[in-house]
Amino acid sequence: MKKELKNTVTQQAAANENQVGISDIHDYEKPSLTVDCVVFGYDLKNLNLLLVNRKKAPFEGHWALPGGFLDVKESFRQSVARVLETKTGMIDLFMEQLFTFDDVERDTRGRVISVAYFALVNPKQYEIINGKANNDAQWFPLDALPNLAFDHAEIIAMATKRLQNKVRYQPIGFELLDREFTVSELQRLYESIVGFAIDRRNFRKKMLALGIIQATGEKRAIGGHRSPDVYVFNKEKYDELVEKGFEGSIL
Amino acid sequence: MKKELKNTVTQQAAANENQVGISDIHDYEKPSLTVDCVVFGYDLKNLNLLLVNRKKAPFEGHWALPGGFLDVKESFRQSVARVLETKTGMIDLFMEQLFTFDDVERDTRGRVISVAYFALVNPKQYEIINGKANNDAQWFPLDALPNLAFDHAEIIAMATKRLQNKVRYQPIGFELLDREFTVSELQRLYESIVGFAIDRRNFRKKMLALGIIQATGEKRAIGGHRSPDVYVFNKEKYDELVEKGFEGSIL
DNA sequence: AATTATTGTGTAAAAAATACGCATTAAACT
DNA sequence: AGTTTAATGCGTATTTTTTACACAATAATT
Repeated sequence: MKKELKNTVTQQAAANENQVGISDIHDYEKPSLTVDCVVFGYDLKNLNLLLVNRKKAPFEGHWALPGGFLDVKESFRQSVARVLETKTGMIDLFMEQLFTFDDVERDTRGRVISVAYFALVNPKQYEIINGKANNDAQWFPLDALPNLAFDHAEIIAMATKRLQNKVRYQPIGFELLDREFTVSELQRLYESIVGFAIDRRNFRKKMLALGIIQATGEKRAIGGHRSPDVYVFNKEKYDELVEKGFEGSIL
Repeated sequence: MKKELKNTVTQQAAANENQVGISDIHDYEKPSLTVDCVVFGYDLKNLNLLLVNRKKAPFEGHWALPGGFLDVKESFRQSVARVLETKTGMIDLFMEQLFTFDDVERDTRGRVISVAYFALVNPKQYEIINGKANNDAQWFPLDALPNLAFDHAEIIAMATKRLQNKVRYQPIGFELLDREFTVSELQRLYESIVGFAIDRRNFRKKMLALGIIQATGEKRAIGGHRSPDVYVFNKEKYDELVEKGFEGSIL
């Protein structure tokens, strides 16, 4: 009944990161555990996704979700945070567990199970990453993604759908926009998430009725037309509604 | 950098099932992966949960969710199905992935990560299980659970909340009721899930309007009052609505 | 001063959710 | 056999929410 295992954690970690062959991985390995994170960013025009370029096989040269091997001593959140900070410099992101992907064939190197998270980030706060020496992390518009490694397209599809559903019964935006924003900016964010047009006046009414946004009293001069009022999120009300989800829909 | 691992899969499986001590588990193990399943049953009166009695430490004698070690060659669904069939005799249950629990301290024996599923079942189809020789599987009313092993109370709490949310935007019942049922039976099921009273007449209207239930033309004689019409689910319509989730709420 | 583009506000119509009245029927009880 | 009891089937009124849309205000540009 007993079988000797000779591969080590570090070897398997390496296998996961794909620096060695799969010869060490045999039928009686334990599954390897990785984390992958779907990072959504919004640049006031499009929803974008943060991808990293793989330097090694398999899928060398392909783009993939930032992810990595789970250290046995860390939680998933810690693991995702570590990976994101290492590969992209981002810290303290809003993140949530998405799903655990377990298809037996999802990784050619052996049994690799991936716990996927998704995160929301204001890319403005991390412009640096595109200027990093090793340009291995890059933003892609959600509607123009490159070919992806492994089952990452599937993971992204699920994350996108989750975000679309989530936004309908829970306020979103805090993490994706600047501290100060206009109602139109918030609306455009919602529209790029759900993918259809929302009535301007009803959207404003709903947001104000919910109490999650608060006028600062200032106006923003963009020119060519009336200057819109500037708002900030009402953090307490926002969190309160996030907590219980709000009744009815936004759209 | 490399450390030898001498414990085997079967040893770790055993550790998971708690037949050996933790001396085999040291800092450099890979995390162990288990599946746990929250099985909801409905007996026309209460929502019940299927629990199994632990025969070994830790938590010997405590009740726990049916679960077990993930075999490296099987998917989660296969693993859960295998565990349920082995421990309770149940097969072909409706099931859905719930969440993956990764608290570093959730198992005293080492790092054990559990992928939790929840399932819905009509207990009538499996009455045998309570008569099995080893009476280690048993139904408990959801509102009168015993002390639970590990973080299983937390898992159950999340599964219950998930079911309550799910039922509000997706039809439920197919898996929990007999093929033939009355509107009141369906309503009582919904009420035991969400935990509050629903207006009888509005509930009926909603269900009929959705088209998910269909009158058979027969009536059921229960006595003491008018005999209710008997219905069956309209499988196509039901699946169609499950697919896209239905707009608006049931309650 | 007229034009253009976008903003802020208000109101009306449509749809959905909620509340509730009442006649019907199968058994139990005088 | 008539009366009572308890749950059922059907219908309608009220409230709330969602959706549609009109119009004046404002900051540049022509």
